[in-house]
Amino acid sequence: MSGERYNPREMEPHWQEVWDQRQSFVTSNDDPREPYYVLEMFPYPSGRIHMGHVRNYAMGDVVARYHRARGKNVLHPMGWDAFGLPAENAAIERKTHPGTWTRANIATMKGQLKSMGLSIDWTREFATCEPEYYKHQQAMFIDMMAAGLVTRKQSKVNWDPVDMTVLANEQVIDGKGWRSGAVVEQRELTQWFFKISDFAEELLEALDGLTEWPEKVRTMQRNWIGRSEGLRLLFEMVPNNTVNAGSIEVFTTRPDTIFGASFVALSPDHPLTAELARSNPALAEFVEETRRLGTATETIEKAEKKGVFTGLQVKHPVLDGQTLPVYVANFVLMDYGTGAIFGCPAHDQRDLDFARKYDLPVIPVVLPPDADAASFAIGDEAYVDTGHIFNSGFLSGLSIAEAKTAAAQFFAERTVDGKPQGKVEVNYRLRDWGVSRQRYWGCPIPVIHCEVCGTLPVPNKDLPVVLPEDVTFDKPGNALDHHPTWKHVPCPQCGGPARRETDTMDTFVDSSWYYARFTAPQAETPTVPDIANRWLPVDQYIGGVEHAILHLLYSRYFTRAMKATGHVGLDEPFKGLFTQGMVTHETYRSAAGEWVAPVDVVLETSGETRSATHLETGAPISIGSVEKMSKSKKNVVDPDEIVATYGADTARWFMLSDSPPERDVQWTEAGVEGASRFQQRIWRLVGDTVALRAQSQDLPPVAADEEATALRRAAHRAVQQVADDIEGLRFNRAVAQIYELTNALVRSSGLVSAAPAARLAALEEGVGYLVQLIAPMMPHLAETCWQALGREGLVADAPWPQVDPALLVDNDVVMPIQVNGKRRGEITVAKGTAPAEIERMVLSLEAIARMLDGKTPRKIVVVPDRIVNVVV
RNA sequence: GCGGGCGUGGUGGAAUGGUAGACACACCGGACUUAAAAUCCGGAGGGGGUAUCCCCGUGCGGGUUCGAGUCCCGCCGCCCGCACCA
Repeated sequence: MSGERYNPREMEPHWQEVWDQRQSFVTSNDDPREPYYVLEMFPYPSGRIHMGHVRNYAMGDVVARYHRARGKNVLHPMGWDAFGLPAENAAIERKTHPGTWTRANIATMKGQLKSMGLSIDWTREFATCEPEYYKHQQAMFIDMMAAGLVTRKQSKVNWDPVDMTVLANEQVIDGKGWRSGAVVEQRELTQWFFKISDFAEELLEALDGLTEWPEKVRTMQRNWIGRSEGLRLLFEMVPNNTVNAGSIEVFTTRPDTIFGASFVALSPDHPLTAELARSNPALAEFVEETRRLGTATETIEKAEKKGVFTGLQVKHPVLDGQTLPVYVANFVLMDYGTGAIFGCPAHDQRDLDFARKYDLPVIPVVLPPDADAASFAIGDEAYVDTGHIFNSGFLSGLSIAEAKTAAAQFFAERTVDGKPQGKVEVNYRLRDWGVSRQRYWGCPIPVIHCEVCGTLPVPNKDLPVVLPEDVTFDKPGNALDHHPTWKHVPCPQCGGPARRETDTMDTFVDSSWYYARFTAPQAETPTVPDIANRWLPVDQYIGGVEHAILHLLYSRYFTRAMKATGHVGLDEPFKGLFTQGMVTHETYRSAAGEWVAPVDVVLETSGETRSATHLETGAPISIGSVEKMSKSKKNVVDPDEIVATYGADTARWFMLSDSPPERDVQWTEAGVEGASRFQQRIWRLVGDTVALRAQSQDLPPVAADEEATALRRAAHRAVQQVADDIEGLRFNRAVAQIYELTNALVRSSGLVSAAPAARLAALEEGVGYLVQLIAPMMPHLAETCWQALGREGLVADAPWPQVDPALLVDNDVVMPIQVNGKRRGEITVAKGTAPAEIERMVLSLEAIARMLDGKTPRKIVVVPDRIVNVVV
């Protein structure tokens, strides 16, 4: 057998079947061993898996298989994030049902995932589009309504008048709908919201406890929540005939600069603006104009600071007798704070731009540390750094922080309209989570609207609210709304005619609790709290960084909502988070500039130049930049083809090699071939080992020699280091360790005949370990080798090798010797040799003596067992 | 603009403040072979001496240290996220 090549095409399906039959990866909730939950972000069933999935699931599988070997009860499930717009679009294009398309995709992709040999408990599989899943989501929605976590309110949305649907911001391109191309309108719609903003402070504070999350993701969430501490401040209106409001409330984080105020500005969407616009055509026109520009983000960036004077004045809050003009300005957002600001041009760039345009005063009130109060002036740039307050009455001389406190206190004690003039307030950028979608293919919101009784939850006995199957997609808009009968139901309270809610939930709701459902996927309740609490939080969650904010923030919120409604007993769903990099590939173009897929390209290397030609036509192809694999650039490699050609193990190994997992990895044909060669190399090593054992049977036993001990050291050290690297998710380093061990074993397999018994034993031990080390990464090859070595059972069931601590420490250490920090030689000494002894040895070295050139060293630094530095 | 990250051979990348370049890919040489593939052995940061030696070298400039790819300060470049947030 040693001459035969390893054939993954034959062995991989074989072992997959063995694992299946033995139910090797089915996890029991009653297992008394320590639980470990590893989860990869579940896929959207778009049609076929891509290399990004392969990378994601290869990593997760290494973690799962490793912890299983470590004796833990590992939960490693898989499911489908199956609701969403692509299914509806496919339904329209193919004149089929979204469910038909989705379920067919799931079947295909499940087959693909199975061919990867993942250690998944498929008995826990579910798809979010099935009533068995979403009925629990509806039940929780109702629980959340009862707990006051859900609200229904008017909100401005992007409305596509052609497709008759709400669009997410990212679906609006240049102010037009991404599908229809129609100019998007801003509409006020009544929508359902989860009150995530009530949890803003908690979600922010708890980030500090997520120590096993990437700092980057925590920072992104922090920014997204966007906490800012400031003051709500009332500006008393100078009496006028236009409006009857007594005051304007602004929000500011810089009350310390109040003496520098030179205007007040309202948002175009401010209620007072609307009131004024009724009798002011110029203002009405301005509001209309800003609205038109409102949707296109690129224009906002460059938009000039513009405004219209309202004719109103407010009293200056600290300078008696002075007034400030009130403008409506395009840069003031209604969504944030109170929708009104006071402008301090000297210390805010936007305010300064505005003030210069409309000739408003610029009054510096913060003096930079090294500036002179008499001559300090503001040019084109606002001064936003630290300094001391000046020109500011009772605030003068204070630091910015002190002045903020003093101003807050001052305004808290004064009243306007019988209310305190100032009130300290914390503001968040985080908005409530609007979950209403005017789409068919989502979880129906379980609510009934009755003219008499109002908005009522669907009674529990009537759940689930199932999507009707007989729908058509020939009209734009929400197919649920078009359905002739579905929405007409009797009111659950009065029995009179009522109407079902036809909005469905954002698909992010589906993915906000699936990890909890996996712990008891067949339960009659959304979760079984005892079981969920035992498994959760997920020990290691792995997925793309593109979900750093939305999915992960929503899940953190939803876990809290589930806690509030008694479905789980914890706040944070994911203890460890890892965000893996993307899979990239070179791009290729024909002379005509068309993208060409890698399968159609033949690459050639001659010396240092690489060239490419078309596989069929032989026409020259230009090699372009390395980019994320994408259909539009055709630089994709199909996992199925790789599995068919090289096997799943090769694909998995390559995905784990070389690149650190959090960085992008470049898929190359050469890299895959290297991985495939390594697979054969291990197989040969196993074959050689077995053959050597057979040849050596009658040789007399010999004591262990240095060679054998050295090999054992290498093997035990590799076991230790691979374990450390897997636990730290440094898969590329684990791979390098495995290469090193393999090299050592291959080298010594050639030396075995010299001292058969001891060396053969060391070799067999090392090869056995090697097989166990590769098992999490190349599980099929590992099983085949395990069997060839004649080991018991499956390597998937074998416990992780026990390392002998004595073999991890060397008796001798090689100490480099530096002279003035430059390496000039080395000595080998017994571990723990006294520094004085080392100094003596170092000085007697010829190379060192030559460097010293007769001089006496000023100092000799000896770092025990590490390094020596001679300072001259 | 704000926030985060990164910068090391031909390439991907290693390196608790302690021998820079582990490991791999690509490349070059040799062995085996009629030949090729596969495999095995060896070489390789740059420059010079070519022996077993010396100089330079982790984006650039400073600093701390016996010793800096690593820590600090200031630049340059690239990537990602957010962005009129008062």
